[in-house]
Amino acid sequence: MSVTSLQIAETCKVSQATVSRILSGTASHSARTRRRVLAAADRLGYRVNAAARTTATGRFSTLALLLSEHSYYSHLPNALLRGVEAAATEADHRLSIARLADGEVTDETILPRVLREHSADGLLINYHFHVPGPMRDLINRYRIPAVWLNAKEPHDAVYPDDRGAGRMAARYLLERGFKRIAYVDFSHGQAELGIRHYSASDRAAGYEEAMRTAGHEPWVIRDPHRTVERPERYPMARSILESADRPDAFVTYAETTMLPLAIAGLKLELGLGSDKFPMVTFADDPMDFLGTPLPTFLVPNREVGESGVRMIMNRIASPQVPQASLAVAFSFTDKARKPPIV
Amino acid sequence: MSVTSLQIAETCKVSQATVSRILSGTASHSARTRRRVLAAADRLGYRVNAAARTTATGRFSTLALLLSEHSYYSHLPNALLRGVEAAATEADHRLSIARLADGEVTDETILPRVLREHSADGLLINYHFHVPGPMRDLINRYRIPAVWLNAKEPHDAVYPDDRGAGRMAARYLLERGFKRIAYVDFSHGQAELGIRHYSASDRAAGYEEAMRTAGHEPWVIRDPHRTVERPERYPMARSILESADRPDAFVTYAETTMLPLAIAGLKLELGLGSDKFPMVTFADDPMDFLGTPLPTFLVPNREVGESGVRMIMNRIASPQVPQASLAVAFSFTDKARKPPIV
DNA sequence: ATGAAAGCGCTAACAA
DNA sequence: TTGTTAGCGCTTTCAT
Repeated sequence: MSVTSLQIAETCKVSQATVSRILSGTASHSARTRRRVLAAADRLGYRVNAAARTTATGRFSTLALLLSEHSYYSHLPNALLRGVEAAATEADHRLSIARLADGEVTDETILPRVLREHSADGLLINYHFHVPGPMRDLINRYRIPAVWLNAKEPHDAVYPDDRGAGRMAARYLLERGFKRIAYVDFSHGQAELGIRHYSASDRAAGYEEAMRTAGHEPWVIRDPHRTVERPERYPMARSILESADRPDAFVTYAETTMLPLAIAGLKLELGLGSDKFPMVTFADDPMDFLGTPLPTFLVPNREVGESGVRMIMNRIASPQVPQASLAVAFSFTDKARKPPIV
Repeated sequence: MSVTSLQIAETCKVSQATVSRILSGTASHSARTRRRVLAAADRLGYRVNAAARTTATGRFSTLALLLSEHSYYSHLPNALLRGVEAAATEADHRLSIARLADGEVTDETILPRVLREHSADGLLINYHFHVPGPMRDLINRYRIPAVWLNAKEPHDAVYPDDRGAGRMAARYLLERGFKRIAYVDFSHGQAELGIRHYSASDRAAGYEEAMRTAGHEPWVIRDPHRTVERPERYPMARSILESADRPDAFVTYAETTMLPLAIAGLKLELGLGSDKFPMVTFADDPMDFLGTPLPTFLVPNREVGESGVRMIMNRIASPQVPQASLAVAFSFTDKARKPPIV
């Protein structure tokens, strides 16, 4: 068994309450007892028992982050985790993580402990779409304060402003004098837009909006039906670049669309990043193609995590008051700062 | 306040202990009371208070995963997190996460709660190297059961068998009849090997071992001093491929070395993946270059996570018994199964 | 400034 | 099968 406050009390011949007060800094005490208690605690290697403290105070001081089993439904970029961690630490809360298989939600017996038991003050739900109905029910039923990350829920949600980012991307190229700017997305077919992550439609919508505002016709390149499979992307990119009336500039949905285009451009000696072949994209990290930085609109993952924590803390403080949803602006970089190379 | 077992007891006019026993399945009870208690619990939305249970039992049923502030020291691939999560769930434990700034460790006041307080039964430490001394001290001082992930500690550690992987990679090419096989690493200079992740030296060592065993001279290509910066990699790759006596085949340290080589090969029309340009690498995920699968030796991240959890559970069960360290073999794929495309 | 005592919600031993 | 009771380690009044 580990060291308890009672043991310290006995060692110092003071009451257990005194030890508790001194160690939590709740009340003032004589310098002498303070010193002795602190010394004993240190000597014995005391750490407060978090569970006992929780039973006594009613506060878990814990936030739970809920993820989907399918990474497709629950992307967890490092920066998001970082943001959540940092803000949780800032708020002096622990962070607990649980992955929820979508099938599981119906069968209570295999729910993760964080949901089955009462062990956190609030929930951060990182389910982008296809949120299982039963999970919603649970949250309502148990009245667990919850905030949605990366999902466009009507309230209590924090998500990247993909529409704004689409506008920014188009404007960036427009301001540089380009007019025949294409938006390319190999990842989503036209027919899939409704059933995929909102960024698929929002980035395009923002781009179209900015184009129209500037008096130009939007030019969206994507398959009418489905995802362009990986092996088809490079040939497709080449055919786009080799066509007689090819676009002057490109906005690409993501790295997975950008890369084939970039390599095709390399093959055709277009000069990546030059005025002959301007291309911007959206991504979790700054794009750097073989050392050539590419203008990137950065998904504000860290900020989403941080704001999400702040929002859930508000929700915990006043459980009755729904919080207004928050769209976080993308940031921009045209310099590559890749994570450390390994 | 949330629903307590006492409230259920009062509702059903049974003792609180009966409720506790029924809900935890500890003892047998009459079908009738069982039914009533279960119904009431369900109706009222009862969830056991994990903290109260912990104070009563002495078990936290929680594992903590410790990460370094510097991602360079504490890489957290998704699969590792998945493995830890899955095994923790399997063992019916919660997972709690904390990121520890390296400077922090000396200053107790800003330690994360998981370390400052007693709140987990065991620690999974994902510090690959440069483990802060003070953290070691803390762990010893508080006698916290701990297991190291991805670090070659003498005991209580689980890590990928990079040396074995190096051997496998070389053998794979040797068995296909290649002899002039080069090992290329742009990420680590010769002089840096001692101060970097062990995989930098181990993968190369395994390769060299296999080459020597087969009677061939190893051929390691890396800068004598330092990391080759990103913009220099592509030119360097070209010069390697264009040299008169270029290698017949390549083992590359990682994706970041492989990519410039692959693109250079593409430029030179070498035919990626063909017998004219065979290349294997080590990576967290199967390599797929524009739809062309590349033989990849996969870091067993998930297995490391799972085994780590199993090891810590053993350590918790018998805190006195150090566990033998475990090197986990890489798996191999020559088919690309990239994570879902987004 | 300190002690005594109650209580947080639960488990577990012991009776009945 | 069920109730009674005694903790678990801590915080928090309320006295002194």
